Formats: sequence, structure tokens, C-alpha cells
Amino acid sequence: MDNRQIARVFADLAVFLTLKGDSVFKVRAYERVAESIENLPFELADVAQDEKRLRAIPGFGEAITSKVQELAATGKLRLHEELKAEFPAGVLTLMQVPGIGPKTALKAVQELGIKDLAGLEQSLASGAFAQLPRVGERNAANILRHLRARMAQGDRVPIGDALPAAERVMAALRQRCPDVRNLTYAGSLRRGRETVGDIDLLCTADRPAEVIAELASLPSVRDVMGKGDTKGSVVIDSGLQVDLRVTDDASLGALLLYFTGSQRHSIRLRERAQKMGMSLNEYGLTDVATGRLEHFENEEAIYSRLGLPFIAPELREDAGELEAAERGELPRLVELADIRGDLHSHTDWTDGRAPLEEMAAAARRHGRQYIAVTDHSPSQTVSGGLSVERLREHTVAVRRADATSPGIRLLAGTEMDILADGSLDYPDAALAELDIVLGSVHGAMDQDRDTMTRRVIRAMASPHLDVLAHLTTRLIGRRAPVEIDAEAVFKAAVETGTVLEINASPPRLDLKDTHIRMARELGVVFALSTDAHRPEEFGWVRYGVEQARRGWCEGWRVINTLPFEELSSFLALPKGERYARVARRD
DNA sequence: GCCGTTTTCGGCCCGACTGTTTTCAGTCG
Repeated sequence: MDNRQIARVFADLAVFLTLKGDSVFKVRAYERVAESIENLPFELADVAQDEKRLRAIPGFGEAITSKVQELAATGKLRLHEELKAEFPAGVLTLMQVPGIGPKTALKAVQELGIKDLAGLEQSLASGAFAQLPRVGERNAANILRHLRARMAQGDRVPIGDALPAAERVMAALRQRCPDVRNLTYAGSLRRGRETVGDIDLLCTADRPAEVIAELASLPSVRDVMGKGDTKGSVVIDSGLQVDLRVTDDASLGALLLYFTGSQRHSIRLRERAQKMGMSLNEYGLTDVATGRLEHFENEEAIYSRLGLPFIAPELREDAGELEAAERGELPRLVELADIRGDLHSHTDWTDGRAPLEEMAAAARRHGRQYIAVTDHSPSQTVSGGLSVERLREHTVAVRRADATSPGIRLLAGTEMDILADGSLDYPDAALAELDIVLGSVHGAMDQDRDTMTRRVIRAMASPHLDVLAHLTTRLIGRRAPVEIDAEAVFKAAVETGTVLEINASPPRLDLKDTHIRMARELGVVFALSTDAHRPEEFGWVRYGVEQARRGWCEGWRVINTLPFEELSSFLALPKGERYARVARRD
């Protein structure tokens, strides 16, 4: 049972206990622990016997710890099974739609006989649903829109689609509304999550209503869901919902903090404010004794007033960032500007879409000082993987392009398959001639966990395998990650001096944020690369930087923040000496 | 349910919106 499934059980328990009228605080404890479990950097099932380790997780007391142990041991929870039997199955289904909570869902099933989303749509369209207590026309109309949006495109959108969409809307607003200031995105997009549910925009302006009106009239807007004086909500052509809120300059800080979240982080900040005799809301901090409201132009000022350093949006998940901030131990996170090179790219020698020279020129335009050209190895027959002979020609071509391409250095490399038994797709002699060797799992992806773990660790033992690329091979929303003991792989990486790739390609984002966090704590060193197959894909590096930051990754820990000469001498070292070289940079 | 440099018992974030609620319930972010 993985963390997602365990979290699901506790979220279900929260719903059932709400329906039973149990204590709201008990319900909140379950909700909170469900979120906490989803953000864990390790699998609960792996540590279920270690009661001390479980109890150290926030929200884990006696009762929840024993429930987790029961789940890990049996795959089931007696209490969960009992409650599931007590309530109709449709309740949890209906609750997936925004606007429907536990109470409404139960009434819908009991009084209207709705069992699934199709039945829900019918009931909403016919007007029957609006007759339920405390629903009404307006709520029903909103629920129907949410439902149709969900049926059209699933519930969350990859950051690789959402961020460009947000930037297009922002550019259009700036152009049509000179009055707009401080326009920025907030929410999970600003926190850099790999998928987002909607786009939250904020700005300040002298005439807010005009800005809202402009938003509603943008050509890309398909549907206007709400339009007030300071808040507008629209659906753009890609199906994404965009919310815009306008405020005055004096209150921007509190509003930005509030709409960036996460909710858990906000709650912790409010609890902290409370202990200091203040109340925090989206307008500012109120002194409870005097009732005086203090405004803040930026987030730094609020954190400072609460006795904390600024906490980067990517860290705001209530995953230890407040404790670290208090101790003055927040990491100096990697920034986009730190990234000098890209160590994973493809050309039309294999499955890339552009010639070597074009890719080099594009990388330079994107601000890279060097790239590794890493086309595929023979087992990748569908991608035209290079034979040993072709690899040699490829290397000659890369070295020639390196000599003739101004403003950028090229490394001759390969993205080589790690075969099913952990052996490598090229002989050692061929690998020894390359500047850099990436190793990837591309086939036999359905191996069991032990086999896959042994396979990858065996490959890392090779003195030639410099970087382990996209560890889990997942494709977000399309292909599940391989079964693998990530912690064992990270420990082996440290032991062997193998670098772990943070693959920045939006469909992959592999390692994912929680993996990066765990690997970092074990001392792993990373390469942050785009896996570009087209010239414009070098721009994907920003998504990798966001995931790295979510994983608390410092700039010094990423080898392609090194200048070219230093990177070259890093790669020239025997693997066993490399980690020590990087660690000294802090 | 959990949690504690004010507490091992008594707390547990805050405001907006919608509805049919004459003082609050449900839901969301």
C-alpha cells in the first residue's frame, strides 16, 4: 500500500466521521494527517514496523499510528471497512466535485438516488439538485460547471501547461490595462506544484473594476463565471479557470501570502500570530488587544513581524519549513539564474527533432554555457539508438561542433539504457571515450520492486555511469512510476558517487519533489536537465528548478551550476572522489 | 484525533459566499 492509498483512507475516515456528526477536531486531525502523508518523502509501508519513526511524523499519535500499522500489515483498516459499509458508495464519488461536501453528497444519494457523476449531471441539469437543502440555483449552476470542466479534462493541469497559460493572460492584461501593477500568480502555481487545479492571479490597480472587466473581455476567455468589483473568475480556452483579485498596494503582502498558501502553511502562520496576540487574515495582522489592523506591502514584512525569515513559496507546505525558519536553517535554494549548463539533450542523430548545431544554438539562446549531447543507445531501436560505431561518429561530430559553435561548449555523451539485468548497453571501452554517461531505464519497466532496485544499483556500480537519469520513468497522468526502493538507490548513489538527475521535462518531473527532499537529506548530488528533444525545450529548465526548490535543494548541490571548466574537472575525477568535491563548495 | 519554552487537559485558523438561516450551516480556499 503506498502513501497515496493510505492518505485516501484517512481522508475517507474524515468524511465518514463528519457524516456521523463526530467532533470536527477529530475530523480535522484525520484530514491533516492525510495531507501530511501525501507529502512524506518516504513510503510509510517501508517503516511501518518502526513505531518511533511513525510517531515522529506530524499528526501521528497513538491511534493513527496503530491504524497505519494495520493498513501496512493487512492492506485494510477495520474501521474504514465498517464505515464504508454504513454509507452509500456514491457519497465519496460526488464529493470529488467542488461545491459538494459530505452533507450535500449524502442527501443527494439518499433523497435523489444519485450514484455517479453521470447521474449528478442529469440531476443538476434537470433542476432537481438545486432543491436540496442549502443548495439553490446558484450553487447548482456552479457545481454543474465544475462537473463539466472536470469531465472534459480531469481535475488538475500539468504545470508545463498552466504556467505558460498564466503568463499569456498576464501579458494580455498588462497590454490592455496600463493601470495594472504588481501582477503576479499565486496559489499552487507559485508554489511550483507539478500540477495545478486553477490559476490564481493578483494585482494592484487604482480602478479595480476596470481590470476585472478587461479580464472578462479577453479573447482567450471562454466563459465568465463571476465578475465583481475586486474579483473576477473566468475559464480560458484551454479549459483552465483563472481567478483574478485586485487590491491596493498597502495590502498586497497579506493577500499574496493568503492566496499562495498552502492552506496548511497559512494555518500554522495564523496559529503563530495568535500566540503573539495577533490575528492574521488576507488584509493584514490585527492586534487583538487594540483591534488595530496593520497592513503589509510585501510578504517579507509579515514574516518578519512574526519573527521569521522569508520562506520561499515552494517550501510552504507545512513540511518542516516553519521549524527550519525558526532555527535559521532554511536552505539557500537553487535559482534559475544558477543553472549554467544542461546535461541531457537529444538531436536528430536519434529521436531529437533538430540537428546538433541548431540544438547548440538554441541552448545558447536560453542562456546555457554548455550542454551534454546525450543521444540514445542501441537498445532504443524505436529511437534509432546509436551502435558503437555510430556513437564514435557522434562523438566526433559533437567535438567538431564544440570547436565551431561560438559561445557554448558541448560535451559528448550518451543516454544509455540500463538493461533488464542491470548491465549496460555499451561496452566499457566505448563509455570510457565519452565526456559524460547518463543511464536510464527504458524497457522492462514492470519488474517487481526488488528486481528493479537491484538492477539500478548494479548499474550505478559502474565507474562509467555518471548520472542516473529520470529514476522512476513516470509520465504524469499517463504512465505510473516503476516500483523501486528510492531510498536504497539514493544511498547507493552516495556510496558510488553517482549523480541523480532531476529531469525538468514537464511530462516527467522525475525525480519528483518528495524524492529530491529525501535524496538531499541523504546527501545526494544532482544534475538538473531538460531532456530537450527540440530547440525550445531547453526552456523547460524552469520546471526542474521549481521541483528542486520544492525538494529543498541548494544551488551548490546541482553540478550544472558549475562553470564549464569546473564541471569538466568534476567529471574527470574518479566517481568515488566527486561528492567530496561538490560538498566543499557550500 | 493531536499537542504542549504559557498547558498532559483544554484548546484546536479565518473570512467570504450562498442559502431561506431571524443567528446559522455547508463549503471553499
